Amino acid sequence: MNFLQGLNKPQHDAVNHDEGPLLILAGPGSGKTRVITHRIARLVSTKIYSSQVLALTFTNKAAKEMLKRVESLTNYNIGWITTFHSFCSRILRKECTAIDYQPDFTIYDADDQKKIIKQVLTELDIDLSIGVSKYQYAISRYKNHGKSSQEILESKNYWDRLIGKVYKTYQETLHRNNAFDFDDLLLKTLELFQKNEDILEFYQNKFQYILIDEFQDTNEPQYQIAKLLAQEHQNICATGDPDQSIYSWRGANIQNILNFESDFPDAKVIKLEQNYRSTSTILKVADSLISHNTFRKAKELWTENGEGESVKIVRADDERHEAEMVRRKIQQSRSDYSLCDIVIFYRTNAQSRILETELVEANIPYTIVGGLEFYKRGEVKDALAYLKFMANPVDEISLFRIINNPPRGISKKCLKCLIEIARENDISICEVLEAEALWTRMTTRQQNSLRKFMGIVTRLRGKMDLPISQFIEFVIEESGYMNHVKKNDEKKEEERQANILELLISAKEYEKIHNDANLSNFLQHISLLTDSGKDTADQDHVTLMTLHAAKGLEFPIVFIVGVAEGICPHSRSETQNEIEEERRLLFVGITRAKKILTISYSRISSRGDTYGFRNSPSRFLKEIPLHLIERDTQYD
DNA sequence: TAAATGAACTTTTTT
DNA sequence: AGTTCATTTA
Repeated sequence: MNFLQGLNKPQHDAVNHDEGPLLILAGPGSGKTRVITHRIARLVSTKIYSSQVLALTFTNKAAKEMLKRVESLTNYNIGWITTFHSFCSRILRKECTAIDYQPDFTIYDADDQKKIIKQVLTELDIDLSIGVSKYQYAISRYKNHGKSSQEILESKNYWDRLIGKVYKTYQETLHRNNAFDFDDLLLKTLELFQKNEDILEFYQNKFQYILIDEFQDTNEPQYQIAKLLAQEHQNICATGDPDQSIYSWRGANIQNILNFESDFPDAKVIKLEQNYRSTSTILKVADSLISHNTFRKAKELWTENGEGESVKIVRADDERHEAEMVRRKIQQSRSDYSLCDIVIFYRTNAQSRILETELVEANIPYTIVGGLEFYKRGEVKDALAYLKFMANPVDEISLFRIINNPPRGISKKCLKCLIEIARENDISICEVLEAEALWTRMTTRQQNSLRKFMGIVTRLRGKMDLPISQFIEFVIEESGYMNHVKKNDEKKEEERQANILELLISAKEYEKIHNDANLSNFLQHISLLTDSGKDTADQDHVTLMTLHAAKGLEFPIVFIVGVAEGICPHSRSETQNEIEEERRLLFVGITRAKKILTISYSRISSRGDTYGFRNSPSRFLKEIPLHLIERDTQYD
């Protein structure tokens, strides 16, 4: 098969580029994914083994899409097309003993993170009235910039030193729990490579070609990892668009893409500027908006596509009407388009609710990408906590979650006592639980309760070599958790049971797809998953998502709702840089549209607790030339 | 000790 | 506004 067929000149050059660093600056809709997938396909079918190529993306969705497309081009099984985080997780799973972790580590999410920080603050006797999340946020920020606690501790500023102290203890706690948080996955992988030359060399040799998507969104640790891996052979291909940089709040550094040429002096730079996606009207709207950004490399965006319809701007009376307007327009377009062609974007997850209600009432099926997820539901987390504790017995967060759930008469006092004994003997809580001889200071009642719990643990451990789905079934029955859920017979009971059942189903799915399915792998998979888990692709549906989730996608019909001051740009954006990022965000949203774009806002909204909050249109709307748009005032 | 009620808290965006 | 947290009550 010829992978160069049907490509324009720059696309052709990019796919055909052989050795050495390559930077692809790709405007929206310029066929970037096509170029990357064809390039990978060309490499694996002519030059290298499919295991020698590493393609890194930021979202699971992007990875999945890329994988699908490459595999349909080549029939090769490409093992290393993944997100940065899951790549790191896989490396750590293999190599983490070199940095003193155990391969069955747990990955902590934001909730777990918060619990630990709270624990740490109490331990260090620090006032937590200013909010645990302030610390959480600050620590994550430092991590995203690749700063260690040591560096922060040396800071001149008192607050920073305080953070440094918390940060340090927090890391120690994670280590004791044999756990990583999301940021650690990157940082510890980097540390691993930096400290172990042999391991680094192995992977440098293994991955002959490295491709990184959305390069403008790499943060410091990610950039360092990529640089280290590519150092030897220099076959690094970065793709991205500075105008679509929307993750600076999590440490993404736009400089990484701007500095690429100086970091890799021999880099070839290819610009993809022809847009194949949108009508020329939509593209012009996008272009006139983004040209208001001052910190920016000018770029030519053009298309041969026709003008199409003008862009609609709708002012609705309130959010209810706005949702109604969207619903009506969806119903109108049903004759020409299927629901899958339609997407609704919003700035914040909270905005989805009112749209959902409207769609439910109108009987229009929809799916939400991201948002409040399945795996964050309490009962699912409980069930997973049992599994995590089984896989990683020093995971105290999971242990605390399950030890008295369902209630087994293990009180807080008893837990405190356990922790004390563990710390005094410098062993894990699990080890205390396993050594009854250490329980001397407990009451008989407490001892009995603990014994009962350990009985369950032993029985569960006996079944650990069952296939995961059967093991999960056994765990939720044997632990009494399922009974507990059943007993709480409220309205929620059914839903909870259904959720647990759903978890079972996803385990079965996982077994089917992966032949190396074991408990740790499954848990890792789940922890890094962000999209809702189940595929509802079989049904025709409208899609809802945040603007952040929109990147890399395209839809014939796009709605962007809530484009008002305070929402987009968001009220928390103050500096010029932040405003420009908000503008890029809207730019990303607009450029997803192929045919029809409707941007809307409402004059009155019910933000927070005050209904009747007055909105004015987003300043960005004034930046769009009038002749490209059509105002629709019928919903006033 | 476990359920029930009342208080407090919240970050916009993601892995 | 909706959940999580702490305190009270049975």
